[in-house]
Amino acid sequence: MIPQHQSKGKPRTFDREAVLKKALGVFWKRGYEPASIAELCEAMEINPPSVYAAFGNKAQLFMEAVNHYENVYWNDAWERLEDEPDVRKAMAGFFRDAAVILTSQDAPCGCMVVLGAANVSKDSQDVNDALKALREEGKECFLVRLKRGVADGEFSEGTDVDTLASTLNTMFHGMSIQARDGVSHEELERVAAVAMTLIPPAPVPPKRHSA
Amino acid sequence: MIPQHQSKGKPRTFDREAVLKKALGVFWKRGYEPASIAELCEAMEINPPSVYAAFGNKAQLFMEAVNHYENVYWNDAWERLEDEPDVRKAMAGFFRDAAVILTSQDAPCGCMVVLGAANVSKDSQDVNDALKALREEGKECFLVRLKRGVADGEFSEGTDVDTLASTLNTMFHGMSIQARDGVSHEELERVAAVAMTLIPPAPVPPKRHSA
DNA sequence: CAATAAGTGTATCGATCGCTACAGTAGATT
DNA sequence: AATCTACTGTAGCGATCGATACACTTATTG
Repeated sequence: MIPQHQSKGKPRTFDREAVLKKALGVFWKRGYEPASIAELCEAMEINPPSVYAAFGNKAQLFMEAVNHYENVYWNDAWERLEDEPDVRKAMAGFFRDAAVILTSQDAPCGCMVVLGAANVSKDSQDVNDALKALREEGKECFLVRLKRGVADGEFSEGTDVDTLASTLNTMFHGMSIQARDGVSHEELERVAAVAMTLIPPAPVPPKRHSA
Repeated sequence: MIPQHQSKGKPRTFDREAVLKKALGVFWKRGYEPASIAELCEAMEINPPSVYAAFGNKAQLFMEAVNHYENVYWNDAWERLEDEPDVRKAMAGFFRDAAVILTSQDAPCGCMVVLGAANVSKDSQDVNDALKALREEGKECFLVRLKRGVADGEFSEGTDVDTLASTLNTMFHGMSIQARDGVSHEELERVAAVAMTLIPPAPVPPKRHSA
């Protein structure tokens, strides 16, 4: 992807992706602004000039960390949401995945996209705007999946999938805060399971044993 | 409540509660750490020494602002949750109230208890801990109300009200983030209405016209 | 081999952070 | 009126913020 050809100067002495992961850990736990360059550098085990040479500035480092975070932790979950043909199973699977991911760290962190830049000063608004765009992408994924469910006849005609997507998205965001407040994986899974009752039943029960 | 007796020195030249409200506005919009003393002072129209004389330090000012926020914006909603005898109507009412409160400001802010100290550095952890305690109080209120519903026979015996309280609390927290992301009051009310489907139906339909 | 170019560590930049010393002001007490 | 005491504005404290200047090192290139 990136041209490997060794250019002239001294090559860097650290693994770019490895230190990015270290930075991700700090950003995830602290959030964008409270994560100081000093703390990041200590975790990355490199000095400020190396950070700026490799990543540009703090905001760009953060956005790369977020991107890495999404790829590593969420891509599979979003894909499974698409691949599972039964919309209810798909959603239940996604929320079960979410319960796992959100409590996967040693320290309670929640979702980096949801909480990574919740409190920012005036001059870092654009960082939160970027995350907000990602949050809206998430909602859009829910909506697209639900609309497919409608097309597949899994919902009755008049179902308000827009509001349902918004509600599931709201639930998902709330789970981030629960995770950050230290709610256990087990409880978060129970919450996720209850959240599935938000999804209305199928229009016509397709083959039951009785009734 | 506070001893009115004018002590000896020069009396303060500002209204303590008025400037606290101004500070609340800044804290609500920005969060704890991004709200600088400079910005707070500008909004409060007083100078740093006056702030520290009247409120102690930034953390104490914040906690007073949070306390004021709860009293002004949420006390009534929590009281209505208790006063309404029908548990389902009570919850629906609370979430409708929440949708109003969360979108009541000019700028999208969300709930100050939920998002006011989401990102804090190492030495301000105690501020977030204090808010976390308030968040847990909220969940406890949900739980107590639901348990009363069980005692009142509004839920069937085996209903897992703990998980239900947790789920409603999660929904409530998620609504904060939606509000902060600029979701309209109308949409938030629709979300709140859908959220009510989380609550299982009454065990036996108590007097219907048919069926 | 020189010449060039890029990464690295040290040491620090100006700006801002929360907070306060200090002198001056103004109301209460005597 | 004299004194005491608390509030106010200015000005600046030490600490930390994100970001860099600079000298040094280490690789490629000619």
